[in-house]
Amino acid sequence: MDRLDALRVFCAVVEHSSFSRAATELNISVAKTSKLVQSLEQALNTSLLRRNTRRITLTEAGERYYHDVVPLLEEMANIDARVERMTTTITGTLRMTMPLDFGRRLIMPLIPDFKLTYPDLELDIELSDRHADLVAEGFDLGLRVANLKDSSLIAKPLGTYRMKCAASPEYLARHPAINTPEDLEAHPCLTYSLSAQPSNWHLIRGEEEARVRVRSALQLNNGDLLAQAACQHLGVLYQPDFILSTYLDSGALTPILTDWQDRMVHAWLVYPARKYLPMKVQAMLGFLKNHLSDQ
Amino acid sequence: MDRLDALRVFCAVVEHSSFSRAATELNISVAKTSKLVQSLEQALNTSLLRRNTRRITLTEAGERYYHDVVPLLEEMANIDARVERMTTTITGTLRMTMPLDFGRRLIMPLIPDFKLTYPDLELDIELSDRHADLVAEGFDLGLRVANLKDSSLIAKPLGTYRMKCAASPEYLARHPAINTPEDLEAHPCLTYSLSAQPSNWHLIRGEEEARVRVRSALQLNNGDLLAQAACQHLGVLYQPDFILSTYLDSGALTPILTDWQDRMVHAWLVYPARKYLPMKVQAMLGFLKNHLSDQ
DNA sequence: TCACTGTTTTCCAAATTCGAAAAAGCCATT
DNA sequence: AATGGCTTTTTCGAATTTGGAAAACAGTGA
Repeated sequence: MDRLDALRVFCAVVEHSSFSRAATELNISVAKTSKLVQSLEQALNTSLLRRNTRRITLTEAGERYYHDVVPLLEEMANIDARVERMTTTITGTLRMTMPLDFGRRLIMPLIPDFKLTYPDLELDIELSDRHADLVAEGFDLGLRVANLKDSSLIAKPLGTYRMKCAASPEYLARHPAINTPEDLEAHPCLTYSLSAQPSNWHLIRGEEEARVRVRSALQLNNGDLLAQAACQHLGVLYQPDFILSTYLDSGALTPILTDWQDRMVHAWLVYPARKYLPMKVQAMLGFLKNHLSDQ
Repeated sequence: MDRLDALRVFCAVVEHSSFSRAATELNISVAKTSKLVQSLEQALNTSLLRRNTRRITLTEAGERYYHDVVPLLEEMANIDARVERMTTTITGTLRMTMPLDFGRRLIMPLIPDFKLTYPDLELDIELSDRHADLVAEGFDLGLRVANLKDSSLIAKPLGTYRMKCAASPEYLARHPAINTPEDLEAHPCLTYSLSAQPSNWHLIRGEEEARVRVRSALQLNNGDLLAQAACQHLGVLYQPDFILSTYLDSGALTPILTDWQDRMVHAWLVYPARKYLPMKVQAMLGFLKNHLSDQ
């Protein structure tokens, strides 16, 4: 028998001075009412109610118990109501983690709009180029631009981006031409440490696949800094378009191997597997889906 | 699943940051631990813990819930402890009811001794010549000198007393002699209203039984006042020896029909049927048994 | 004594609970 | 990549518990 139910039933019986009225009130059978009170008495090894078939009065222990239990039940109801409110409204703090560049270029511009939509939701965003452990560090939501490790996390695709090769015009002028993927092997390359295999670049043209093992002249966990290195003529870059676009537009970098169809990279939203996804997470999921897919 | 158990398990899991350590601590299986927390989450329709197989952290709702529930559980434990103390020690108030004369003559003399034995137990004694409803009026214990009505009450025999016939010497001198029970029918009698059948007197001699329907000149619910009426020569009295003894010793009343073996009357302790008899009631039961039987 | 109301007990089918073991997942090490 | 240790979750069948209908029982008033 559920102890908390037993307490509630006991209180109802006391308040109505009757098992049958309490049962009616609580919408349970009279038999259950009787059994629950008995189970409570058994658990406490005490009679709480003096009773015959016509009357009910509290024993001294019962009086004390009732007196103490009523505020406890009220408090319990308050606690439940508080949690209920937390789950049905979009409030509190949403803790996220995402790669620095992705956050800076794609997410931050959306934040003002988000805050207007959900003014009561605090955001706690960690910008970090590493794979944080969502569970260990208490993140509600993570944003990943990479191959996902196997994990108990739930992953939702957020968008796809194209990987492009590029280098600075000056670098290209001073080094051998790059016409095929294999030509890359002769060049110093700028590699991204969070890729599954940083030095293995993977290009596609029609049905044709090329896997090139490049020489890493510089490896970083931050794509923007890699691009800046490329601008300083340090080597060939292989990064998603949302990083490169600024540099290509300004002419600081020049695309190469443009006839090779760029491989797609997926961005993912990941969150700890849960049956009961909090509203705040759902809100962010929906918001990002809407605002990033039609970008 | 017991909700209160679920709360305790949830708190233990939080405190140990581990289902298995919590299970060990609480001496339950790991499976049960997992299921209890799940049932709690289901009841609240919220995830309380982010978890994978290696780590556990609280969600925002879980944090709040844990924070609120810990003091609640403590309070619950206090309440239980308080009741536990009430049932294992002899304290509080014992509410009794008993007939006025019986109380005055037989019980009151024992009270000082009782209070010395159980100094922490308050006594609330109602002296009343009526059959109080123990349940309705919240008595822990009743003392009855009469035939018991059928009832759900538990009755324990406390002692036996002899019914005697008596009248004042002056009355006897002025009225016809009383040699057989049937002679009583010609006399005005003093009857006790709380007897099952006040006007039917029942005397015994060996195997011989006599049931006499007497004429009631005065009927009261108090034996002592009846005896005083007899002293004023109002009629013949039929009362237990503990009432009569004072009057017989002083010579104010004279016994009659002495060859008729006096019928026994029983005194009973009665209390509401209960599985869990409070210590205070047990104490009084034991005390009266000891001090009244060797009287 | 009977009728009526209210509580407890009994009975039994249905639902739930329980633990052991298997499965699944994570992580560090090799 | 594979291994092994550690943890949580799921599965599954046996055992227990639950819950409601009805019977039994008690007190009350007619």
